[in-house]
Amino acid sequence: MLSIGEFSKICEVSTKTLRYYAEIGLIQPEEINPENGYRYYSINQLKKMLFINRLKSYQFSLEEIKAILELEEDQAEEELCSVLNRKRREIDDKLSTLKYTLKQMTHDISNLEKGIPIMSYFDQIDVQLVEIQPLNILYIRKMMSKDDYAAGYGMYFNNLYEKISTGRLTILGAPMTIYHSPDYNPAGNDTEFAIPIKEAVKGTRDFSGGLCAKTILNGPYSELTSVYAKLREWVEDEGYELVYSPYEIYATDPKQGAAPEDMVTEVYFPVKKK
Amino acid sequence: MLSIGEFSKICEVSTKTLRYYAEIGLIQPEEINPENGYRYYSINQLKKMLFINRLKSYQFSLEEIKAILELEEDQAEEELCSVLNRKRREIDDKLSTLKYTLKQMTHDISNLEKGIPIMSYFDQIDVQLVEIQPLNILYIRKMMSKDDYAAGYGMYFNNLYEKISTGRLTILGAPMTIYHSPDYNPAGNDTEFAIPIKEAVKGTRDFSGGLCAKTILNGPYSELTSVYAKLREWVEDEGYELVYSPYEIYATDPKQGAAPEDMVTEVYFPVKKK
DNA sequence: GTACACCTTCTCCTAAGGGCAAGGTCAACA
DNA sequence: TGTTGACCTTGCCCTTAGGAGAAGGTGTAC
Repeated sequence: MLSIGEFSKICEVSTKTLRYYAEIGLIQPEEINPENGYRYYSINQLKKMLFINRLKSYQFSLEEIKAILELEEDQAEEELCSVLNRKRREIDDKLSTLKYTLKQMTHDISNLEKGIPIMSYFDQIDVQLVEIQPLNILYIRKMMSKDDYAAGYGMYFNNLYEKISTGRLTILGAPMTIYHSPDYNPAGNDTEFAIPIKEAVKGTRDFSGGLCAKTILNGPYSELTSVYAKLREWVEDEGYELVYSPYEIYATDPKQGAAPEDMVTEVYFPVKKK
Repeated sequence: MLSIGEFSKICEVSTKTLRYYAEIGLIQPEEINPENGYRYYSINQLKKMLFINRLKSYQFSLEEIKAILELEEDQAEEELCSVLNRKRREIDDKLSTLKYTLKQMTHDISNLEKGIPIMSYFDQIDVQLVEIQPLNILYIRKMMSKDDYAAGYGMYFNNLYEKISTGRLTILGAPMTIYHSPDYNPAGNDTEFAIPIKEAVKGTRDFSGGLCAKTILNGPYSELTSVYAKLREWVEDEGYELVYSPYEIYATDPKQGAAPEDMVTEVYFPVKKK
């Protein structure tokens, strides 16, 4: 039998941790002296503890680890396998985002070394005032939650392209989305997917156009937040106000799957002078 | 002026977060209505908030971000640059460990799919009882804290090799370390670095050898914990007891810098029958 | 006038322990 | 046998970056 201190040193785990694990029922000392409360671990518990350590290194939470330890013998292997595979995918995702973060940081650092402040990109977002001609658009209008967007774009635009091809319609411009919800709301936004076409058939409507503040974004969608912020700032500073729903036009064909840094997105705020 | 809800939607940050940031002094609303306590943010604070978001994505803590925001104008760029570089290195390290974790997981999963339990490696750690011949060793004995080991191994062994070369001494075996502290202690361990040599000159001593439980570890040092645990278990199960300090012999030359998975380390527990 | 969305402060909760205090216990040494 | 110092116990508060929800006040659109 090993005292908690001895056991902790062999496993390279603190005594605090061992007490905590006993408290949450992860691994109980094999024996507790009823007189003084001293915990004693058996040497056979080493293996379990090492297993826990390994699962921890795989970034399982203690709750998950507990569930794994409580698996019944007969189903343990399959279940463990699937749970490990899931976790591996999670870690893989973390790895990708970490790589992207690193890329962005490197970019910012190299800018800084040239004397370019990190946020200067924000001041350099260019806003122009343009007059948009009215259009006839084929549209689908949906409530979209934040998580739906990734899948939704592809699906609804494909839907529209199918209608165009079966109806032998004539495309007059790049695909666009119109955001009708006045404020961004992660739970659900009233969103319209549209493609300008020539024929005024069923499923189309007039899109009024008019005066717009416009910004062209070259790069990944993750920078859209900045663009929207900039447009709001510009509208305020220049004494305009938003009169209709903002919309985006995808100059690079979303179907072509361009690299994020090569994508071109135009963002429009329909405005009028206050 | 924007209400907290409007500002939060533009920045894609929750109102809770904004209140919290005001509380810790990260970003204060430009105006607070003294009658009802309503917070109002100006559109010009957007840029600051976006900067905070970016720093957060670089995994700076809010405290670090606060420090960055409070930098004086004239030194801001250099300091920011150095702080970013430091963080980049941190993230780089995380990336490496994550990659290693992924590798290990993949290994475990492929084993599991073959029906080999994850911890079976522990049962298969092979322990033999061997008789070691006495040696004459050239040694350096130091207190080593956990963090010293990485640098220490190289330094002290180099030190010994230098003595050997200047003294024209004859190497009789692979380098070894002897752990004199009875229990592993992260704060400091009494550690002896040694190389067996022929000549009994100053700086050498007898190493007694004798009966030992021995395990050969093929692979990275990170698995040493398991090996030590296994040896302890074996010693207990077989009715032996530890009589001197455990030691390791590095069969692969540490100077050659082999890949971790190709390294061979022998671990010895000097024992006698109870 | 009323309904409802929005705002305020307040308290409690998270995961995985770390730090410290007060007090009891064990083993080795004189 | 006594003592000292290392070791053990429980208990309480603290950490990050907010989230959840309550209770109550406010703004605005119809």
